[in-house]
Amino acid sequence: MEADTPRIEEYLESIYKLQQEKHPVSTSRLAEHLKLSPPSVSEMIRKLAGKDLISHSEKGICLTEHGKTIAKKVIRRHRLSERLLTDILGFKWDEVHEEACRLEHAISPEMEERISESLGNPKTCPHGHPIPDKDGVLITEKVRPLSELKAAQKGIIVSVFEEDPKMLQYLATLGLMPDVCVRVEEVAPFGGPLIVCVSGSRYALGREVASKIKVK
Amino acid sequence: MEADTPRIEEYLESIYKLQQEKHPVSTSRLAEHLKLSPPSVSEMIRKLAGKDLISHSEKGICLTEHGKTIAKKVIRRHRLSERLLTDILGFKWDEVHEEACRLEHAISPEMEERISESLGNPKTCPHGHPIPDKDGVLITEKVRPLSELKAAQKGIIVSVFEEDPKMLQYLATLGLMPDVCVRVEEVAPFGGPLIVCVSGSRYALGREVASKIKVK
DNA sequence: CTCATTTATTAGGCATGCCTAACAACATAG
DNA sequence: CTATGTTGTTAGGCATGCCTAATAAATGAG
Repeated sequence: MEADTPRIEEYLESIYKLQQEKHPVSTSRLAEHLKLSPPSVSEMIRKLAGKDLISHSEKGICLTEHGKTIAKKVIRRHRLSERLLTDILGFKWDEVHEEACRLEHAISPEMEERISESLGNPKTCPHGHPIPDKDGVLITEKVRPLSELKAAQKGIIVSVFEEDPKMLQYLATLGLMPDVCVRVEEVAPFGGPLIVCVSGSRYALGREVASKIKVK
Repeated sequence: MEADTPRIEEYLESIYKLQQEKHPVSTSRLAEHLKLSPPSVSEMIRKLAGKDLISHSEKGICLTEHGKTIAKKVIRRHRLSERLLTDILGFKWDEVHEEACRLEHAISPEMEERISESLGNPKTCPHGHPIPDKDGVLITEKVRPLSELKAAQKGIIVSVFEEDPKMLQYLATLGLMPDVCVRVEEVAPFGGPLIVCVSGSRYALGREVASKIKVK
């Protein structure tokens, strides 16, 4: 009934993330995200559908309840791993994603719980994303991208949708991390940058980047 | 030149352990240890020899320098993982082996170093086996099995060559763990049990078990 | 010395997951 | 309406690592 491999976990996790980002999830989008060829993904999709982990209709790839449960377990292990790496082993937030991608498949349910306990049951990963609890319950705050704020509006950073180490390093030097308050000073027209104020300093921020920073 | 997979790591690690236990390492012994069929092992042995990780002569399977280096890296990661599990995450010594078997293949050199540093560069795993340093240098104490002690002799436990959780739990209830002093009260004849004294209590201990406990 | 057992290998398969090349199905721009 | 591009699938392969059955070689017991 279960029949799970690390690859299947990887696919389900990706599908979960992509469907959060935007519906529907297409074969090509998934292939790109996993860095695989479309036919490889096509094949696996058929297999996952056969295991009742996803449904594959006209309107794209959707996780079934069972598939969603597994995906959230993997995400929980991923984000707990990241917290372990930053809070206990002293990694910086830009160094943890790749490492966690490997750890998430090597962690038993027991270890998952021990990590959570040892860290005081953290609610989010270092990038601000919520950690599903052990029953798969996921608390999502109502947020909007920084790029949608108008001049003079402000918000508190909740999360940063970015995995690229270089970009995360850059954001850290600006102090753009969860729980930090940002104020938009100015929005340049024609899709130009935002001028933001973070703890006393002013920076110009591209729209692209700003859209990945979620504030409340 | 490298070309490494988790399976190859697993084989090299097993060969290293088996050759420490007893020379020479045979295909069948390796197959039994890895819980694989002899032909599967035979095949992999040929592959490992082709990669210059082992030599396969009349007198069994031997690691080359290169193979030994990799094996020690894996063992380092395994034992550091065990320490992480006991010292930081609160696992008991009988719960860590299997978990570490998965972690050892998921840990980057960076994480390896961070674990070591965070734990104060531990010299042994929870079972008393030495942890190779980052250059692969391994300090081995001169030890002998508890089973070789005569009546009235005593020693300090250095390590316990056992992975079975049940047995480790049992030994822990007797207090037979590294750094503990044991005195042999009596040795029953005809391969019978040893009567040992540990921190004030007396226990009868089978020869088989006693041979796995190394003392100095 | 011979028969039997253990030990190692060859032969032939299979599942998993990946690939490229080729084709089909659809949207849309001109 | 046709040409072009995007998207998805089939077809055919390949590498990795495992298996069983059969065979060959070495060891040991009577």
